[in-house]
Amino acid sequence: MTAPVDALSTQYDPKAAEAKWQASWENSAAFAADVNAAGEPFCVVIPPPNVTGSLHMGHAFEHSLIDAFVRYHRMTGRNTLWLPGTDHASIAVQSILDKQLKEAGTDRFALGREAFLDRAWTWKEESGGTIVGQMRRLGLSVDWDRERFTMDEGLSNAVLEAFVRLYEDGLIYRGKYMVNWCPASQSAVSDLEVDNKEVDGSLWHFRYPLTDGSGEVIVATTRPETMLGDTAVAVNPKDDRYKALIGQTVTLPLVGREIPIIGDEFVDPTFGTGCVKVTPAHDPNDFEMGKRHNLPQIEILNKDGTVNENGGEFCGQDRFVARKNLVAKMDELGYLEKVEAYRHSVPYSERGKVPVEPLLSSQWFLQVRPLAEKALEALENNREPLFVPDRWTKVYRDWLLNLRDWCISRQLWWGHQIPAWYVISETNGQVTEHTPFIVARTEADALKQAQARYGKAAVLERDEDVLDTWFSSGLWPFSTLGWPDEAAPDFQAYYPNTMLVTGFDIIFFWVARMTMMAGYFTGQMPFKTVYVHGLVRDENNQKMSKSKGNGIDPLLLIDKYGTDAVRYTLVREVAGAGQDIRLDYNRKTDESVSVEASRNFANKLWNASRFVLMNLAGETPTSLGAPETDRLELADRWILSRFNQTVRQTRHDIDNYGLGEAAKGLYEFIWGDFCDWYIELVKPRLNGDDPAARRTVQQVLALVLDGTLKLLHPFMPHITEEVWHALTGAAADEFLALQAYPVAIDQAIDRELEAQFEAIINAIRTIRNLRAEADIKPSQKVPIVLQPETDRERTAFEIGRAYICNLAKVSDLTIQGGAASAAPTAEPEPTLMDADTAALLEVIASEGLDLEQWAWDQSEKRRVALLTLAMLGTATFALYLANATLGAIDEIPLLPSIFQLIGFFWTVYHLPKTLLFARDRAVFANGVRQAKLAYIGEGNPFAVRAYPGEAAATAPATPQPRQLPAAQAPEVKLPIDLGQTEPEAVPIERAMAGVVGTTQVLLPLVDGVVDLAALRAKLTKALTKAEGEIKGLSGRLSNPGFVDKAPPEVVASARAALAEAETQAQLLRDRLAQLQ
RNA sequence: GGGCGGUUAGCUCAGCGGUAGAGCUCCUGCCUUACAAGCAGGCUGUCAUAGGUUCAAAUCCUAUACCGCCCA
Repeated sequence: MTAPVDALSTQYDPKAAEAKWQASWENSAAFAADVNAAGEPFCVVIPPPNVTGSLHMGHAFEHSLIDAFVRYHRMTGRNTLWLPGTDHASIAVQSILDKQLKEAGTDRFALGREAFLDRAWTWKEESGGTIVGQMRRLGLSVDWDRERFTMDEGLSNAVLEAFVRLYEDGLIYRGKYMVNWCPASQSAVSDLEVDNKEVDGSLWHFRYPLTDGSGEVIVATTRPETMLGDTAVAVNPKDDRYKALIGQTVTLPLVGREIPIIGDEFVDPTFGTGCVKVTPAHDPNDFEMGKRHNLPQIEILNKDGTVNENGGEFCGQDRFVARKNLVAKMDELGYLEKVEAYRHSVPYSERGKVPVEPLLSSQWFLQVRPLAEKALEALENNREPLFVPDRWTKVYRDWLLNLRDWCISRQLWWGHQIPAWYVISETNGQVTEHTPFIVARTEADALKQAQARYGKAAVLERDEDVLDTWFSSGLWPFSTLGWPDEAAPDFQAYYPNTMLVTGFDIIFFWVARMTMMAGYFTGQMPFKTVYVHGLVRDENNQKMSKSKGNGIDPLLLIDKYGTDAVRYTLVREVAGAGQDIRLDYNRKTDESVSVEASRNFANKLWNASRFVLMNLAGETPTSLGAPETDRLELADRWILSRFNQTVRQTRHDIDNYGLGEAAKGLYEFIWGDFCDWYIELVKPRLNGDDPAARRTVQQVLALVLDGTLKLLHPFMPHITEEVWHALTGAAADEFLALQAYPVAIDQAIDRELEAQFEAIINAIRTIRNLRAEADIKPSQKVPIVLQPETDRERTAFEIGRAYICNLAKVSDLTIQGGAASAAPTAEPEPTLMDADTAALLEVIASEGLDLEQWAWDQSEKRRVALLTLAMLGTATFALYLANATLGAIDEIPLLPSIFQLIGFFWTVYHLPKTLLFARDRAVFANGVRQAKLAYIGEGNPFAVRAYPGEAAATAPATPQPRQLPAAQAPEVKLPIDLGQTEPEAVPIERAMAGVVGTTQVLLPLVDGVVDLAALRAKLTKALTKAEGEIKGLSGRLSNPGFVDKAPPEVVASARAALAEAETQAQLLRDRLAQLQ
């Protein structure tokens, strides 16, 4: 249980709440998956972070996305497993350790394999610990009991099994091929671990003399030192310049070797001279060409990048030193034709950060074609996996189509050692290229096989190399679930995974390898959907990277703003999937404006919740129960409609992978609808003395807050859990995280009602705007006149009368006009009477109403309020009287409900006393008039109408014909007219005017004068806008093409918009005319 | 060279056939007992350019420019 409500701080403190719930979730094993649980399985495995230090913002982003999906699906009733873990990252970890050793003045060879691996495991424990600690700080709803590491026993077993099976199926082979050799890490790397960088280099042109002395050819190269290994010169056979030379030989300068001139289609005649040197042992293309032409492969480099004994005088020199020396020598001997500046791309080792050296090496390869075929089949036939967004499908497919065999061995120690044993007894105790080997699951097994084949004296030595890290990562979606034991409960229940969430940069590395491995070993794709997210970029739109040092530590932001704020920021930034997001950040202060905004949002929720809790008087959503439908008033029905709408939209968004959209929608609902409007609107009922009304509000507040917390939980898990416990009083081992996600109640969604409410909100905004422009203090109440043109608007304002008065600080609201055809018998709904009105009626009933007395009363509030009521009542009476006189009862307009009530009451009370005789009427009118003057000055806001010809209206019961279609309302006249023969002039400078929809909003001013110029400018601007709309709309509507071809509803809405714009424009023009 | 994404308010980005929105910033006024991490109000746009399709284009098509990524 949480602290008493009034003890809650006005600011949300994320630290305590986060630590509490993180511990609580974990200690209760709240997210432990149960294979026997009900519900359709929903399984996600974490893309295992490398144990190379700590998590960065990209991880925080990815994990926030996954956790949102996972929490959502768990709450919708799926049997959910989110499996956490880490990856051993061979090259990365080993290079960290190598660096440490180098700093300590030693190296791994001095240390020995075993001791080195001990260090590696120690490192893994530390780094892995840091990482899972960070995952906990993020509040991930993972199943910690199932945490995995790529080198733990089960997974290592899976790797072993996979390797042996692939080998036995003939897909793994050992061979001497061109590999990307990284001299820095002294290991082969895969094609994917090579970055091609554009560099400014040179193009050297060398003369190679023809052996027969008849001339020379000029070859161009970017890597002159490799000429030491040249075994041919190639030209394009279609190249007329050179085709006659094919078959001749040249003598290689410096080396003296006689090498052939060959013709090969591969040669680009436009490159350099169109004549290229061929070095099969040191260039991938030349390697292929060499195979085509049976050229010898002459290696000239050692594994460390120095020139070997085939390099003659350059032997022992580093490749770049040798390059310089060789060029100088060639120049000296006259073989250097020229040197051009040349920009070209050079392959760099992603890890070693040095140029990769293509060289021949004995490595283990996996023939991927058959695996890729299975993956392609699944894609073509079943659309599996389904990429979100779809465009990545093409990238994935193209890659699968253009695969080359995968070099899976690495000359490293940290990783899964290849399960191959050389029978060194067959090659004099040495491992050579010809040493036979045995692939087996165990050394004992290997020995048995070796002895069977090579005799009892067979001596084995295990291959030193380890497997590429991605080999084990490729098995991750099923090795973590118990594979190769396919009967394992986890495998049975949770395989294939439901979705994979990862970055696009890893589609080739990882996604494709998982699909290939899974297709081969499990016969199905490892996951149904791949959700591909973008990168987190820094404040300068730069990709965050270690080498640039521009990473942002998520924990720094979490410490400052809270986990929920960070998570919400990251998720909210996502629009659709796959788009990069940019994280605002100030490196000097470690502050982020956008995370701060999310923190503020959390705080808003916190305070709104505090408000609700304070007003529930200790009750809970359960104890309060659901509100009775017939007790709900407009605001209640509106918020329930909006809430259910939000439920529907949020579910729809998440179901369609629109996390950002869902997050934004909730922000708008919570801050806008719930806080800004609903809470403000229910305050009078909460503070009033109608217990039934209060209870209804309490019920709605509790209901909506409870549901909202559930909706938001996947995005802000901690604060919602914290508030939910305070709200419901749930036991410490019950969790919001395990509650059912709200389901939209369609019947509660009422578009019509929302539109009505929208009109009220707009009226309130317009009034507030007028107030602000008139520079009226926020605390001061003002009278307002609304003159709606349509029945629809009028009805909305009637219903929302109390809301308008309350939120726009209106002392008395006059609603004039609207359609006369509305039912005159409409009763005001009791629930719509606001507190002020009720109180006033009570005053009137208990004290009696002496208008003259009240008019001179100095009590400001009462005087104003009651005077106005009285005036309105008089107006009403006048209407009744006039109508009665004319016998036009049927034409009595639907009067504002309050007019009716007060008017009727007042009429009955005062008719005999005051108005029966003309003399009395005159006295009364004069009194009212003076009171009015005292209050609002000379202006007569209630008579200010914007319609032409209206000023001439003298008889209240004979309304002037209107120019505008909707106008049929009889004029509501002031009592003043009863005693006067001339209508009063309208001093326009005493009222502010605005337009909302087709309603004119008038704010009469008590003191001060309207800034006419400003008002004119405002009205002119609005008019310009309205006229622009009219022009556009009427243009469209007068176009027969539009009317004929556009959908009828579009035409209808254009017509409606035109009518509204024309009404607005007319109102504004009249108003402006009066200002001239 | 091939492919993909982007170009909308000062900033970050939505919108993707029916005539432009949000958050942040900025300006003004408010300490109104849920919240100053707040409330109310306000300002801001040749929707990169040029053509085309359409009754109608920020939205679809074709080019171009610029930014960024991937592959070779």
